[in-house]
This record gives sequence, C-alpha cells and structure tokens, in this order.
Amino acid sequence: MPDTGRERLNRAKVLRAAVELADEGGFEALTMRGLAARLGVVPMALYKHVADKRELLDGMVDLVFAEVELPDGDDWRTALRTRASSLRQALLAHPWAVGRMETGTPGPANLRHHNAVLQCLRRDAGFPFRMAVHAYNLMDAYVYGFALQEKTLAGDIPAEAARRRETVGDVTKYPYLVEVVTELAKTGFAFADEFEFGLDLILDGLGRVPSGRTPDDVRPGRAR
Amino acid sequence: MPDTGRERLNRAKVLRAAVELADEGGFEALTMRGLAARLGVVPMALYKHVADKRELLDGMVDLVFAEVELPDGDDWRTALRTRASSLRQALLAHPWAVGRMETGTPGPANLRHHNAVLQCLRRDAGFPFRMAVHAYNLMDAYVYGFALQEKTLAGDIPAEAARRRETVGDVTKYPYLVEVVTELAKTGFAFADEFEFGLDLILDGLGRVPSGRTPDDVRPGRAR
DNA sequence: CAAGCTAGGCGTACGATGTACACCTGTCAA
DNA sequence: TTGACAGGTGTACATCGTACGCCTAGCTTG
Repeated sequence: MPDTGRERLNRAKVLRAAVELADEGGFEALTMRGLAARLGVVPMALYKHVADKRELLDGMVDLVFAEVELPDGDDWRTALRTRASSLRQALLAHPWAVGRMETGTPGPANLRHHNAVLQCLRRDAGFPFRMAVHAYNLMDAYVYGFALQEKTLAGDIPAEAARRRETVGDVTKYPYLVEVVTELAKTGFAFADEFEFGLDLILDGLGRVPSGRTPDDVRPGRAR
Repeated sequence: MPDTGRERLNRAKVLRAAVELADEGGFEALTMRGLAARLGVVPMALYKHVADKRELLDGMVDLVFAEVELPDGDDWRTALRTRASSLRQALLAHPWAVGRMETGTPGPANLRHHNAVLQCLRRDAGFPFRMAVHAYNLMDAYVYGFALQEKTLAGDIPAEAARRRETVGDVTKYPYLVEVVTELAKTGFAFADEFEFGLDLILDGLGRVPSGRTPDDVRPGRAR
C-alpha cells in the first residue's frame, strides 16, 4: 500500500521540483533519479506525469518564461528595457535555462510572452513589420548572449582573472589581455552595469532608426 | 601486435576527428566510443592523448577559435565587423561550439584572439579601458546570442513557423505572433541580413560614444 | 453494496555513456 | 642486449534514461 500520508504527485509539482533541483545543483544535477528521490518517489513514477526528459525540460522552460515580466504600460522603450532586464534576471536565477529558452516546443507562457513583445514593437513602438523582427532578434540575441556570458564567466571575474594570469604565460605576448586581467582584478566587474550599457546602446539605436516610415529592411548606418 | 599499417594517433588527430564528428552528428553524437570507432581504435586509446572529455572539448573549442579571423588592418569599425562576422561564421560551421566558447580553460588560439580584439579596441579605436570592456562585452554577447538563436531556430524559420501555426491554437489570442508566423512563412527569413542589422546598429552606437575623452563608465543615452 | 476500471504508484532490466585499472607490445636509448 | 616507455587493448563499473509489466487504492456504475 503506497503510503497514503503523502500527497499525490501531479505535473505541476514535478515541474516545480525539477526547477528547484536544477537551480540548486545545476543542469547536470537534474536527473530523473535525483528528481524522483527529491519527490520521495521511484524514478519511473515521474513518467506518469511527463513523457520523457525533453518534455520535462520544455515544461521547466515555460515556468521560467512565466517569471518574465511582459512589456506593459510606459513608453515602448522603458517597456522593452524592463522586459529585457526581467528576462536577464530570470536567466540569472535559472542558469540551466540559458540556451534552452527557445528549444523544444513552446509552452503557453512562451507564446504569451512573444506575442506581448511583438505587440509592444508593432503597436506601441509603431515599427513596420520587418523592423520589428530586426529589433526583436537584436534584443533577444543580446539578452541571451549576455546571460550566456554571465553564466559561463560565473560571477567572480576578478578572481578568475587573477587565477588566469599564470595561464597566460609569457606576459609580453598578450599585453592587452594582461591589462584586462590585472585591471579587472583591481577594480572589479559589475555585470549589471555592463548589461545596462549594452541595453541602452541598443534601445538608443532602435529609437534613432526611422520607425513609422520605411516599410522594409531599414538599416541604421553603413550605406552600401 | 597492434596493426602497424595504420598511422599512430596523436592529440591533433584526435581533436580534428572530434570536431568532424560533432560537426556531422551534433554534440550528442560526440561520444568517446564513437570517436574511437571513427579513428579505428578502442575507446580507452583516446585517453592516452586527452585527459578526459572535458579536456577534449577544450581542445576542440580552441580549434574553432583558430578559425576566427583576427581584427586587422582597416579602420577599427570594419576590423571589428569582420571579426564578428567571422566568429558567427565559425559558430555556424560548428554549432556544437555555441555556448561553449568561453567555458573550460582557454587554449592558445583563444588567448591570441581575445588579445587581438582588445588591442583593436584600445589601440586602434582608442577606447578608454572601461569603455573597451563595455564594447567587447556588448559585441560578444550579441554574436554569441545571435549564434545561439541561429542554432536553435535551426535555419528553416518559415517551415517552422508554418508548422507552429497549429500549436498556437486560438488565433485570436496571439494576433501579433500569428502575424510573424504567417508573414515570415511568406517572405522568408535571412539570418545573414538579420545579423548585419544588429551588428551595424551596435558598431554605430560604439562609434557615437565619445571615445578618447571620458575615462570612465561612459553611457550612451539615458542620463540618470 | 458489489464489481471492475483506471490513475498512479513500484520493480526489474537493458543499452549507452565516461572512465579506472591492469595488461600487452613495438620502438628506441643506453 | 636490455630495459624503459609510449601507446594501444580488454574488462569492469557506476550512472543515466527509460521500456515493460505488475499491483492497488479509490472512484464509477449497476
């Protein structure tokens, strides 16, 4: 008789536990066996709620999407800025999700999110279609890429840099690298500032491009 | 007697074969056993040339770095543009490397590359230190993020989009998403153009920021 | 209330993976 | 001639995802 004291499982509980597990131990800690253990259940029990590990991941990713603020109110630039920061925040809280947000089949939160961003670009910002696509791609590439760097460079840039001074070996061979390494070790490195610099530059650029007029394939500079 | 007809293995051959294997079959096809088979050798033979799989990957990544053009000659903007395009190209040819370029311990090609880019930013472009760091982070985040999108969205956006129309379900719920899906299915989607739009916008922004003067923490707009 | 359906647990088993460890054998230096 | 050693081999193990079948509590239905 399966101990009736414990509540029964359901999909939502499995997904939440999976997210917690991955948050705590990283992606490689997310194993069906480990997840089952955390839920006080035998591994195969999970497959009554999730088809396989890929589908599990899809569900987890959608939970992350659900955490991201939708662009709303304000003017479009601050709306976009807020959603970008929120997206970075979510990826920072769930590093295992970096590089997996757009894989697999999209869940409801995913769809809602993309629709909301597109609405902001088309309706609020008034970008012509092609321009909206450009803008969306640019911003997502930046945020995802930044999150990737932030994850792999793992926070402690100064420490990492110091440790790497030996790796560099012959100091005279890579003077500019050495400068970065020593300078950052001294002055530190704030990912948040770094992120905002790029985000502002991008939003400025998007604001500068003629929005309401040219219907197709606007390019900022580089006449060619 | 280990058949003397075949050449002996060495580290470089192992790395090259590993890259080929991953290029052809994707990252999950890169297994020690598969690699050994491709080299006509027993799995454990590889460990005479590579400490473990992580080190193997480090070596592979450095081969990719070696393929990336260094910024050189020209004015700094076209130099940076060239290296960014080249980096995207390399990541396109080796999708398994996306998200792994800055993990593990950096190899010689990696160090040389980063040093060269920093030299371009500091010496040629004349950016003050902090600004150079900002610029580098911004550009790498963009290129890496774009490569990530290009990899996960897997090329055939129109087909993908068409297939996804069913997934979206209630069309009235996500009108802007539907627009993108139908429109891209019709007009197609060129990653190359998309990439250049963002790259130009970023380079323009970097060119606009006062380079030679303010020594610290320059921000493009958004006075606060 | 009896019967039986079914959702949701459990146990066992299999193939794939990375790699530790011991062994074996040409090749070459002393 | 001999002995070290670089480099290939074979076996073995822990860990992973998951296929397949069983078992039972509790609800549905006559």
